Amino acid sequence: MKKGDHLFLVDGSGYIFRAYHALPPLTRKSDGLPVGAVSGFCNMLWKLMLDARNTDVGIVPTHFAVIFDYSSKTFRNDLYPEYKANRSAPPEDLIPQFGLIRQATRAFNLPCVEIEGYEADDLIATYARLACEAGGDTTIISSDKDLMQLVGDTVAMYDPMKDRQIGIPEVIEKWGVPPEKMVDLQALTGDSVDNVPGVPGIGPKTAAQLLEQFGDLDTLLARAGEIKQDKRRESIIANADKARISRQLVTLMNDVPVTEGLEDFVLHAPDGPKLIGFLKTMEFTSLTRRVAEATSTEAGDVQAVAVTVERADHAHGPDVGAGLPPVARNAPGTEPDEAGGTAETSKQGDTPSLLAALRLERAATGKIDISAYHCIRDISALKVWVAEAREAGIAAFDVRATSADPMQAELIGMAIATAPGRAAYIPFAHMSGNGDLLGGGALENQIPLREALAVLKPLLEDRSVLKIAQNLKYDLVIMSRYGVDVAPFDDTMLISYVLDAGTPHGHGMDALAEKWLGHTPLQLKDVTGSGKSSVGFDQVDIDKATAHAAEDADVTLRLWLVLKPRLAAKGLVSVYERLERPLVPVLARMEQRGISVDRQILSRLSGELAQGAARLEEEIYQLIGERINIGSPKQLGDILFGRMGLPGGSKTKTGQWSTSAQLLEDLAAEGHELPRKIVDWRQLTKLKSTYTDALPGFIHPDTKRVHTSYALAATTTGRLSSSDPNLQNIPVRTAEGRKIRTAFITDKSHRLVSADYSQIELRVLAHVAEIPQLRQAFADGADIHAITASEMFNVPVEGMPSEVRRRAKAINFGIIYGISAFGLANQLSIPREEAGNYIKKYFERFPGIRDYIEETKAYAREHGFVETIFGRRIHYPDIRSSNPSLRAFNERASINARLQGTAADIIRRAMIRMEEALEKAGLSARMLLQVHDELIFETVEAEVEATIPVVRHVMENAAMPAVSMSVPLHVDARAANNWDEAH
DNA sequence: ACAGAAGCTTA
DNA sequence: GTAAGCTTCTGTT
Repeated sequence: MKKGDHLFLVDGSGYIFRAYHALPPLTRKSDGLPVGAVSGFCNMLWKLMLDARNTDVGIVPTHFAVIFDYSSKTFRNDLYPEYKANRSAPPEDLIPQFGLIRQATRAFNLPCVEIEGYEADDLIATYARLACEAGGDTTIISSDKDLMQLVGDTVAMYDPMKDRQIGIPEVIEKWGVPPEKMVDLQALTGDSVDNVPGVPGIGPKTAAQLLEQFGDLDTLLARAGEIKQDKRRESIIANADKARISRQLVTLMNDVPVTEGLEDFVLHAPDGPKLIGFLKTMEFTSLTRRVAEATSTEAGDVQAVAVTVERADHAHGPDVGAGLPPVARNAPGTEPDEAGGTAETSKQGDTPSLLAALRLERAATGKIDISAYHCIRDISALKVWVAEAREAGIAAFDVRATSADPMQAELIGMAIATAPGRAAYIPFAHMSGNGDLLGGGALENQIPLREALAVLKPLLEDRSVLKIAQNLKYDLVIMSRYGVDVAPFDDTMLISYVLDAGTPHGHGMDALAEKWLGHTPLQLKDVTGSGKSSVGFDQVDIDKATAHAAEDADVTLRLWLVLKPRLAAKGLVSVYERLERPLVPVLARMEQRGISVDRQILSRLSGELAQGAARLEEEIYQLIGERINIGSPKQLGDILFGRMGLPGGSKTKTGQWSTSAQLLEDLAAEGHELPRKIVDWRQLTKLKSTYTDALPGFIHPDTKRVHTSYALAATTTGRLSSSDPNLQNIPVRTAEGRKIRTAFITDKSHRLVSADYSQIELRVLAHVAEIPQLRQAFADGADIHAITASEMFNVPVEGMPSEVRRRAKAINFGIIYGISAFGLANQLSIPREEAGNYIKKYFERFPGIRDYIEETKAYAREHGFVETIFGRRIHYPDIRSSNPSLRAFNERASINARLQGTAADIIRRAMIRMEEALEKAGLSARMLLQVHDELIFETVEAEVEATIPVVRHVMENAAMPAVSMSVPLHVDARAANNWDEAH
C-alpha cells in the first residue's frame, strides 16, 4: 500500500445486526430460508463496489476487506469477566445468515477476515493504523460509536444505510468531544449493551461537559473533588475504578498480530459468474439482474451454486453485532426491499398463483402500493407521462423542495399522479449523500431542472388539465418563483376544510389519508430521518424519495376522487369555489411580496428594551433580595406568595401560584411596588424576544422583506392565521408596543395604506339578529357602545360617564363571544350576580339577541354545525355532550362562529376581488397583509388618494351581491410611511 | 429532542 | 365569554 491508496474496511459483524433489524424480514421463496440480512449486506456491498468504479463519486478504494468477529471470548473477558455477559442469543432466523454472509463476501471476491480472541473492531483499528503508516487513507463502513475513536485525518467512517459520512466534525457534533476523547467519554458513560460499567449517573452530555472542563479522564479522576454537584462528585469518586476498567474495555487494540497484510486486500473487479451464482442461489432476482447487466454476464447461463447453511456455527453466534442494540423491526413493506424485486414476504406454502391472486385483490380494492411507483429519469419518459395527464384531464402533483418555507425552497423534484396507483416521481436535483464533504454534486440520471420544467410548464398551465394538490399554496409559491403559473387547480386540503371545519380530524394529508383511505402514508421523517441525523430532501435516496413523493401525489388524487363529489352532495360547492379556492393565488402573491421591515429601528428598540429590562431586573432583585429567574412563574410565585407573603390567589391546575398580569395588576393597585415592576419587566422582555429580536431573523436574504405564511385551513371559523412570523399579533395596545409598528415601512416614494372594517362583527350581529336599534345606530353612524348603554341604563348619550359606556362595550363584546355571567364578571371585575343582571337587562332591551342566541344553540344541537350567512359550515360535534361545561363551551363557540365566520367570509370576498378592482382602476397598489378585519397595501405615493376610495368600495360592498346586508359596512383607511401611523 | 403549561400578543 | 401563534420554563424521553 502506498500514499494515495484508500482502504475500505467493512464492519461485517456490525452490519449483520443492523441490516437484520432495520430491513423488513425477507425469506427465500423456494424454501423459506431467512435471507433479509444477507440481502441487505449484498446490496450494500454491490453499491460500494459500483461507487468504487465510479470516479465521479470521489472516494475510490484501492484496498477492501470485510472484517468479522470470531468468537465471543476475547482478551476483554480476562480483564472483566462480565464483559458482554448480558448478551442474549441472536434471533433464530438470524443464525443461518452469519455463515451465508461470509459466503457472500467470498462471492464478491473480497477478503473475509477474522482472528480468534479479537473483536472485529480491534482488527479494524489495527488495519487502519497499518494503512496510515503506509501513507494511505481508510474508510470504515460502519456507524458503531465504538469505532469513532479511530476517526482522524486519514480515517473516516461511512454509514451505508443512512448514506452519511462520519468525520471529525460529525463525531464532535454527535458526542460533544473529538474522536481522541471518545475512549474517555465511553469510559464514563459505559455501555449497557456490552455491559461496560462506566460511572452511574453519567450520560453522554455530562461526560462531554466534564471532559471539556477537565481535559481528560485521568485529570478528571484526579481532581474529581472539584466537581460542584454533590451526587455527581460522589459517584465519580466512588466509581473511579470502574471508569478505569471501562476505559480499558472500550480502547481498541491496534496491534493485533494479523495474519493477512494490506497487500492481500488489493481490490479486484468482481467475478460476474461467481457472484451471480451466489445471488441466484439466494433468489435475489433484481440484484442478480443488476449485477448481470453491470458485469455483462448472461445470468441465464450461470448455475446457482451450493451454499452451506449452518444452524449456528460454533463461534460465530452470540458475538456478532457488537455494540448494536436491538431495534424494533419495521413493518413489512414500509421500505423497499431488495431493490423492489419481491415486495412480498413469502411463507412456506405460498405459490405463485396465490401471490398473483393476492396482487389482483390488492389492485381491485385499490390498496396503495408504494413499491409500484415510477421514477422518471429521462425526458422521453417524462413526455409520455405529460401526455397521459393531458389525456386524463387531471393530474395530482406534489413538489419536493429543500425547505418547508416556499420562499426559500429550491426545487428537488416533483411527483405526479394521473390515476389511482398510477404515479411517478421526477427527480431533478438529488445530491450524493457525501456531497457536502467531498464537494460531490448531483446524482446522475436526473432530468436537469430547466429541461424538466420546459416539459412540465405547459402541462401545469394547460387550461384543459385540472391540477390537484394538497396545500396548494406552498406549491404555487415555489412554482411561481420558477416562472410557472399553475392553473386551473383544486386543493384537497381546502375541500376537506369546507366539508369538515370543526370536526376532530385535521385537514393535513396524513389525517385525510387515514380517515378516507384507511392508509398511513410514509412520513417525511421516514425518508429524511429526524433530529440531528436528519438530512435534507435533496440527500434522500431517489428510490425512497420516489416512494414518498409519488405516494403523496397518489394519495392526493385518491382524496380528490373521494372528496370532490361530497362538496356537491352537501351544497358546499359555492363556498369552496367562491371563498376558498380563489383566495389561494391571492395569498400566494401576498406572501411572495412580503413587507419591508427596518432592521435598524428594531435593533435600536431592542437595545432600549434591554436597558429598561435590565434596570427593572436590578430593582426587582433589590426588592426580593435574591437573583431569581424572573421569567420563571414557578420561582416568582414561590418568592412572592411564599417567602414574601403577598396575598396570592393560588390556582393554576398544576397547583402553582398564579402570577398572571391581572393578579399582579390588582396587587399593584393595592400599593405593592414589586408586582408593578414585574408586569413592566414582562412587557419589555416580551416585546424584545417576540418582536424586536425575532423579526430581523425573518428578513429574506434576497428580497430583504419579511414574508409571513398564511394558513387557509387552520381556524375553525374561516379566519386566516399567520405564522413564521405571525404578523397578525404585532402590538398596538400600548405606546411602547406600537413602536414596533414603526419598523414596518415603505421607501420614500411609496406609502402603506391600512384599511379596516369598523365594528364588523357587531354589524354582522345587528344584521343576522335583526336588531332595529342597532341597525339604526349603524345606519346613523352613531357610537354603538354609547347607544347600547343608553338603551340599557336609560341615560342620554350626551355627557355619558365613560364607565357606563365601558360596561356596555364589554357586554357587546361578550355577546360576540357567546356571553356568560362568569366571563362578563371577570372582564368587568364585578360580582357574578351583577353581571347576570346586566345580561338580563340587555336581553330585555334587545330580545332579538336572546332569540338569535337560542336559535343558534338549537340549530347547532339539531344539525351539529352552524353556518355563516355565506353558507360556510362550522361543526360542533360536542354540542350535545353530557358534560355541561363542554356543552356550554360549544354553545358559546357556535354563537361566536356565525359572527366571526361571516366577518371572515366578507374580508375574503373583498380580498378575492381587490386585485382586479385595483387593476381596472389603473392603480399599482398591492395587497401585503391581512389582519382579520384590516388589509395593508403598498402603493406609490402619487396614487394614495385614488387608491383609498377603490379599496373602501371593494371592502364595503364585499357581501354583495350574495347578501344584501341590512347594516352598512364601514371602512376606515389612511396612508403613511409606516404601519403605526397608517393604522 | 419534545410536550405541556403559563404567559402574552393580536382581532 | 370567541379565534389564533410565539417564547420561556419545566419535566420527561
